[in-house]
Amino acid sequence: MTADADHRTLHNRVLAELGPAIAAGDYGPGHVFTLESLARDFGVSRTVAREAVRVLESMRLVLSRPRTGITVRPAAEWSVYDPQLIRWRLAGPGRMAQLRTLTELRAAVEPPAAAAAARRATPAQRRALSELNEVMAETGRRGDLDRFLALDIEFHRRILELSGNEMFAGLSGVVAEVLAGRTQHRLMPVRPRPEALCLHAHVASAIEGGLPEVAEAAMRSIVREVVEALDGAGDGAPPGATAAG
Amino acid sequence: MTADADHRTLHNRVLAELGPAIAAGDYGPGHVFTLESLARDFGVSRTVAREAVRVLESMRLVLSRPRTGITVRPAAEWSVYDPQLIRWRLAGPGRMAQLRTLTELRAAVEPPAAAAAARRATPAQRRALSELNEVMAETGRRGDLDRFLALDIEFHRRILELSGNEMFAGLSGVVAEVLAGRTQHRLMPVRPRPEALCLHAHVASAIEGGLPEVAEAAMRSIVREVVEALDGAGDGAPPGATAAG
DNA sequence: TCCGCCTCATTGATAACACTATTGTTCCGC
DNA sequence: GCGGAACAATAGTGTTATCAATGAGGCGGA
Repeated sequence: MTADADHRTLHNRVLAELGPAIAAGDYGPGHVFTLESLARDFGVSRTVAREAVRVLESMRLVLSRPRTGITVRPAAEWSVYDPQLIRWRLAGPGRMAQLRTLTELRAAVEPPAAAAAARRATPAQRRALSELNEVMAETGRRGDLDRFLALDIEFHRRILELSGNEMFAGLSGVVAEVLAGRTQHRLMPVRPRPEALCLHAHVASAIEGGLPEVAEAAMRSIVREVVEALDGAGDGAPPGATAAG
Repeated sequence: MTADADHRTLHNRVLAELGPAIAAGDYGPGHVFTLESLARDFGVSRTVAREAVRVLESMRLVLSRPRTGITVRPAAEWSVYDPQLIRWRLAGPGRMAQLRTLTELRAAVEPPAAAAAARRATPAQRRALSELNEVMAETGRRGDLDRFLALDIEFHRRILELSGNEMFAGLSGVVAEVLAGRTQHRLMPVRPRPEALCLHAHVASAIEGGLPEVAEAAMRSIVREVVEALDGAGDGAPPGATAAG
């Protein structure tokens, strides 16, 4: 997704190891670190350990208190929208669960976002979206799955941005992650289903035509299929013919 | 909302001053700080300044690079879901704009969350929600606005939690902020509208009865009213009779 | 004009220290 | 025995000093 965390600095490397471990539940809520132990275990200075802890603290993963140490907080208190945390969880054992919650979130947000785009986008933006859709459809029909995925991500990302709501736009990384993750998990057919392509076309033309309700309904159809596909598939169950979304 | 940022520590106090300033746009994208200047301006050591910068960096508000300094990033790249950043923006001049985007987000998420709650909540949880709704309605009818606000927040928070989706649950702070903010801005009638109370009752009983579609539709009615009320009201325009939500 | 090297401002990292908050313990008085 | 006050141990918090690494911008040569 977005430029991965910069591993040039030492505290980021500590973070890249400690963060995923906590996110994965290796250290349960209530587990206590000390700066001393972190510095020792990671072979870094206290200062570097402190900077890493600051970041974890701002994500509400841990609580740092004098005399007590650095305590892991219960997962319910974490800042679950933090892009870093999302990435960590997607990289860990909770990947499938996280993919589910993110897909449900996507299903909630994208239809209203499409409606908003139909209301607010400029003519040029509408046209560009339709053109993008056509390239995407053509690529899908050709069966170039990698390139199709990239275009699909771009399509959804652009709608979120055209919604004119930065909170919606802020989820574009999440959507990219979900779409890419779904492909990795073979939850996608080799060739996108014609019905799905058709629905995408409806979304694009409804946005171009300034029809919020139509855009919202079409997008709702897309995400409904996606949610059902994910619900149907067990943890790694074989896909039937699923959506393209 | 959630326990306010801890102002006991020095770096948090720096953050509490610097963060809102950047969030408010006092320093435009591209503006460059140096650790030296921050340390001097805030009268703290370089170490403390660095810890504050680390946090700002993890929120993607700034980029810290050797030889260049600390650069403010364009707002489009910020982690707009970070609770701290949301609080800062709600405290600043962009308050009304932020309240709008958050309300739209709420409108997108709460109906599906209500549907999910109707599918997944336990019998005890369903009953408790209905009881909460009754207390809330009674308080509303009595006209005890402060207490009603608290109960209303609790009602919506609980639905988000019962949805069983931590991403939905993670927005409960946002919803609380929106509801409280709306009251502060006098966008609420002194006494909640009976129709709004009725809709809340429908949500509660649909969840209790395990009727996802009904719960979703009722919640959609609630948030539609809220969005329209906010759209209608200019920046600080006087309220008509508005929703309660 | 363009390429490559050099310079140096600025962050990155370490270490050693004093300060402070929190908490577990002890001890006193009731 | 029990409650509370005083104390001490143990972290994190904050400061300072010092050096290493980096990379943007300038300088000079081909």
